[in-house]
Amino acid sequence: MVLFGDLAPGDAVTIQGLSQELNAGVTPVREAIRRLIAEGALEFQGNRRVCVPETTLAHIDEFVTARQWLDPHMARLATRRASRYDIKDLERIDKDLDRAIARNDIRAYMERNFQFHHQVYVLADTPILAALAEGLWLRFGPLLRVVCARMVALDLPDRHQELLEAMAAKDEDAAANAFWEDVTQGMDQVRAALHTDPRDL
Amino acid sequence: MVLFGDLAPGDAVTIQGLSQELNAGVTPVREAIRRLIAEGALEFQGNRRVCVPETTLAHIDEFVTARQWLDPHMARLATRRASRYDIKDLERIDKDLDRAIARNDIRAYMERNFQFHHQVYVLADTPILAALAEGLWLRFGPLLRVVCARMVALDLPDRHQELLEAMAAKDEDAAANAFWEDVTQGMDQVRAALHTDPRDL
DNA sequence: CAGGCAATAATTTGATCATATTGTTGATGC
DNA sequence: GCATCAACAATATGATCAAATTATTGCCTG
Repeated sequence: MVLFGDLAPGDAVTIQGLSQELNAGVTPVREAIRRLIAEGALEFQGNRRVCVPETTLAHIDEFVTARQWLDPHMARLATRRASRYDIKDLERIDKDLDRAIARNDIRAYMERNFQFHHQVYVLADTPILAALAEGLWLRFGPLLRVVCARMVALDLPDRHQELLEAMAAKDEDAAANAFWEDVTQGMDQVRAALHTDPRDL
Repeated sequence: MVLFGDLAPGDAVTIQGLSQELNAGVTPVREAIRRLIAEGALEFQGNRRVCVPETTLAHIDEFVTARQWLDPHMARLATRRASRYDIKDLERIDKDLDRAIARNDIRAYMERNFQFHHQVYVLADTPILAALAEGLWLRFGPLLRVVCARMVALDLPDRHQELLEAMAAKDEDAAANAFWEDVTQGMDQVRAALHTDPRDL
């Protein structure tokens, strides 16, 4: 729910509320919330209240900076290790992603886009760096969802095709560059959207 | 206990064990363990058992790679923002650190060394990147403690002095470089120690 | 009609308990 | 003497409960 933005920034989160919304016991929900707070995906605000953090422009800068380093680095490693079948898998995910865009399905778009990057992290075989990167996705899921939901049409070009070609050619530099562009261009769109309509800081 | 290596890699962790060791209730301990698992500081091994993760050489590479990027980056930002008083604070911490080394107090050394880096992260004013970096410290506390404990004498030169001079001179490049050297040199020592005596993977 | 205060409702927190799962110990059979 | 299996002990898990804290509602006063 956090990762794909079913919860919006600022939304309050209660144990009992989630517990009955998900038909789950109260204990697992309680522990899940604690876990998400530890990862920065939820925020504890003194008064025992928990909510989805609001994202500031400064936070976005940190997010971009970190992923501009992490994603290309892991794309490089993934290129070194990916087999033909691994690349086929990525292509399949990318096809699904395009279909989600075509039918304007924001939720599916976010899932597939994450899945694509996640799979690259898996191929890189660097669990610690992957955990860092996925923690960042978690922190920015809610904001991304809001921004995407506000677009009239899901017009989101990515650099996945270039990455796949670079990986197939075992060109690490090109792969790293493609993923750097993917991150940079994606976040430029987010910033532009926030600039024209800065409803959420 | 994890951050400063009071728990060694491989150590098993039980709720009730910690609960009575710390004279704490069972509920807070349970939630703390879940939190630390989420941060990668503890590991859940299928069979309901929780333990301190063993660190492999591959993990060390990831740790070094990440901190070689994170620490210099934040040192640069900290240099941009640090006042004369901030630098004085850092100097005080560094003095304490040297005293800890002089009296061969490993635990105090680890605390002060972390505190020094932590303070730089605070000055950088990038909470998300700081959270990433401190998560890394947490993952590697247990290993560092073991390695330090095995040294006959705490012979750990650092580049803190160079960093402080660079910060005072507002030389961002020099500051970034000093912290890069600090990370690199420190981890080279760890790797060397593990190479001569690889008792723990 | 507005502002402050009291009472109520909602929520978190930590403890306790029943259950299930896992690891260990001891006994039995080969 | 060793392997196998059963009984037992230890532990985690999820539910439930009492206490404390916080938010909200409604009432009273100026």
